[in-house]
Amino acid sequence: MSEVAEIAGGLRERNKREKLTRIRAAARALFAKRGFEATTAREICERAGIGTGTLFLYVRDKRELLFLTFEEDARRIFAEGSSAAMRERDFVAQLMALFGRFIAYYARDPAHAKALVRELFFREHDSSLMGRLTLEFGAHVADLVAKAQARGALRADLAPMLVANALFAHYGYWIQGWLGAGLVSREGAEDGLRRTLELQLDGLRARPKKKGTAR
Amino acid sequence: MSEVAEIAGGLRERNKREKLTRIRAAARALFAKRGFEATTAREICERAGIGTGTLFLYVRDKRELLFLTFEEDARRIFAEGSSAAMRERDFVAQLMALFGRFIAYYARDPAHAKALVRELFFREHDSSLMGRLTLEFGAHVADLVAKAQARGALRADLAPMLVANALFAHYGYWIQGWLGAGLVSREGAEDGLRRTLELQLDGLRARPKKKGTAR
DNA sequence: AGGAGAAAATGATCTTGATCATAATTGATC
DNA sequence: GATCAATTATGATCAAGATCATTTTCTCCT
Repeated sequence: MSEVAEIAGGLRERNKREKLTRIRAAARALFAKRGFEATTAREICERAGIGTGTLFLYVRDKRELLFLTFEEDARRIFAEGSSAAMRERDFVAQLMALFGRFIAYYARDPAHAKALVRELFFREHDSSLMGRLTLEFGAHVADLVAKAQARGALRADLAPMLVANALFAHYGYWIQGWLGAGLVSREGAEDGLRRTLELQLDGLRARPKKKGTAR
Repeated sequence: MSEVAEIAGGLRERNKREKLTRIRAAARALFAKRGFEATTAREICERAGIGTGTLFLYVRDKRELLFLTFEEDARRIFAEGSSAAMRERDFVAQLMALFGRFIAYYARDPAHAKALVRELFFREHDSSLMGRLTLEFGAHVADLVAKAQARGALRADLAPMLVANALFAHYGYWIQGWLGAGLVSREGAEDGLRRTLELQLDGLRARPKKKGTAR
């Protein structure tokens, strides 16, 4: 009896898991229908079939629900983006394949994406959830960099993570310009990102005019 | 009589201006003492000597108080940074002189700066206040770029604003890594920024060591 | 099985940002 | 100066996120 309970995790554990699943499903559905700010915690509780106080035993605050619903999507997009990137040859095309998947995802509901990205960029308590995801994401981009270096497409004298930082900066900038400040459209963000990535590859410094510096 | 009133803007106008000044002063003092989130709108109203409902006749919401208090600081920092930049010769040093002033300002109260920067990056209703400031700031950086191009320090074949975008991206990234996600210290942010700016100048693309065939 | 103790759930309650009907103030007009 | 419309101020009130004392559920031990 106790063994089964341990294997199954115990009734208590099982109930908790089920509740969390219900909460996630309720939050996802309501966020999709009404958006993040417009859905109240009470609505989520009602839909999930729990008391209003119970919700905050599972998430520290309402914003953590964003991560909860985003996590599975993020993994999927990330996986799709990664394999799409592997199918590209050009380095910038690889990056755009990866970043572009997230952009496409955000474009499906920009208002919700705005809330999401704001919390991602300015998260309060390091929800280990997103922390881990961010690290994985960073490691993967660093890996793309390392591979590009290995095949001679990029300078090999730089730490991949340093380069990944520079690349992320451009991604974050255009995402924020699109979703955050509303300065550019989705297409504007994609074009801007692509152009600044190219610029990052080519560099800004004036070089002595010699033969052969390809453009 | 009416002329004096017109010159002074009328009693009504004068009262409004004074109230706004009192609100700004109250908000500034309380934010400095307790931080943004910990100070309540009611406290600000009490200190400013106005009713609780009156506050929201002057600002759309509490977050707009951040802009209200930041505006004057921002102009000062911006002016100081600009003149400091002009005293530098190296382009990256110029940028660091400008960006570094803001970093130093944020470092005086990182928790408050975090709230501020979040609202700056993800502002809701384009408070024309900050919109204008952002444009001025961007224009100035673009001007630094144009001057650097003119003296041959930068490639001259690029639109200054495109280049300024790329530079801002790095600034925003490290600010956000420091204040937003808490991944690096202030020093880490400054070092990271300087290094990625250098990287932005040099470029990432592998170049033939000799005049040889460039791909 | 039964009961003690721990863990989890609940909804009343608190806090605080924002709203709104009502009241006070201002300025034009006679 | 009195009247009246328009503007501005006010605090009661609302809405919603979060908390907390109380109740319910589960687990383990005899």
